[in-house]
Amino acid sequence: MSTAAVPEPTLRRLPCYYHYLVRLHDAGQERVSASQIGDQLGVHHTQVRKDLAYTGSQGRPKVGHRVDDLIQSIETFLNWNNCTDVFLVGAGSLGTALLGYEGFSKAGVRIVAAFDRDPKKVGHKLHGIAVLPMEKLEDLAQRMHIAIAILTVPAESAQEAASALVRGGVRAIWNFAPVPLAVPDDVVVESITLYASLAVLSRKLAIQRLNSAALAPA
Amino acid sequence: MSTAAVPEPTLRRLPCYYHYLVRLHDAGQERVSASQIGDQLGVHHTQVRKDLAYTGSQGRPKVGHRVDDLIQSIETFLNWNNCTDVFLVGAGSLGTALLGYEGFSKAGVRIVAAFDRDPKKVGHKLHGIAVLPMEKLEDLAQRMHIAIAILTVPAESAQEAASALVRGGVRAIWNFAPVPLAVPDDVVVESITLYASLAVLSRKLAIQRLNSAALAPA
DNA sequence: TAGATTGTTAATCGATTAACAATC
DNA sequence: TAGATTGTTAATCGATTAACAATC
Repeated sequence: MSTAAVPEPTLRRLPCYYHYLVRLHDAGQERVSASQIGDQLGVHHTQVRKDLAYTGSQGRPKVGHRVDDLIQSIETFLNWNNCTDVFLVGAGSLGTALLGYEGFSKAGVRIVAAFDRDPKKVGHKLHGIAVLPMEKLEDLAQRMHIAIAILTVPAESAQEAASALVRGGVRAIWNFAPVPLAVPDDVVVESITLYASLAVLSRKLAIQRLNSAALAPA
Repeated sequence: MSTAAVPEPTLRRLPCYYHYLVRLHDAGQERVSASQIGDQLGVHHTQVRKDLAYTGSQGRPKVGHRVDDLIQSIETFLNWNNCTDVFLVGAGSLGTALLGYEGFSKAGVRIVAAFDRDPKKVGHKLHGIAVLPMEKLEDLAQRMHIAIAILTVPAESAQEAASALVRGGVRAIWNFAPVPLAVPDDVVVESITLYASLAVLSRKLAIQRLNSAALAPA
């Protein structure tokens, strides 16, 4: 994998291209142009070309790209070929939902154990994955050399759980709790911010309404 | 609510400020400076000031902002005071998890009904919310003037469900399915892109590792 | 060939950061 | 008062879009 700096927006678009391409592939389409991808996903065609260039895939003038080549390039670029073992912390309803996601294994991530502090949950299996007590988290993370964890505990417990993960040697936390985590500089945190997304949605709707009201007055 | 264009990054940061401020408030702190907020959340202090200026809140030189004023301003700005009735479509594990989220009601959204095409789920209540058959979606959305829907169906069913929502008059879709939705121009879609977030996480980790390997060679 | 498509270089746009005057 | 903090205007930075030469 290259060290080169990739713009984060590019990184966020690549999985979208990927899923679109897989659907094209399943539909039997063999070739695709940057314009076709862009039109479908609402991205400028030049932008699509730049994004795809990062993956190293090359197209042919007049012909476009081979769909399966592109799929392969994006997979390799995102390192989705190599599956990493990860822990999931917080086996509540959201955590359980994520445990059931088949798709993650195609995106380079395999959940190998879940942890919860509720004794009622411990010992059971959810979607085939054992739920272990929080007390075992730190030691097990170390022994299994776990680098990535998914954090789906309530906001109040998030910092405590994150600290335990860091002590266990975890280097990257995918954070679903709506709180910023205090971790050392060399630990990576990527948060799913539902409230941010909801704020964007409701503002887009408000603007849409103002526009349509302006266009079609009484 | 003002029509003024607000940068989307600002809109995404405001909920983070809000949650941080609520925690300060609960901890009994009365005043806060832009620098304090910025330090805690990793945002430049000038950025924080600009963001807060959009909400109309004013601080006082040397003193800073009153925490409860700021909370109030952000709430009003994001329209989190007025609760909107929304539908949730897809009562699978993710949908069920979201049904249980207490926090949405504080963010201006109340889920009033869930829909699923699985007859086994229909008729039951989840977290106190009735699960209704998909056949009733369109008519009920129209009669209840539902403007927003949360989409938590599998990828294969997402477009079909989205189309039903549009026919029912829904104007905004919060999409948790990993597919782009084809909807009319005047319908707003905001997607939660888990795979994009995961791609960012794993790349950040890879870069972090390269950096620390470069700093501490064998 | 002619024209569609690629990939790259330049221009634009918008967000972030820096600089600074105002003020409590 | 002196100094911390605000809010605004200017500079920088980075991503997106436009322009265009290369090529199959």
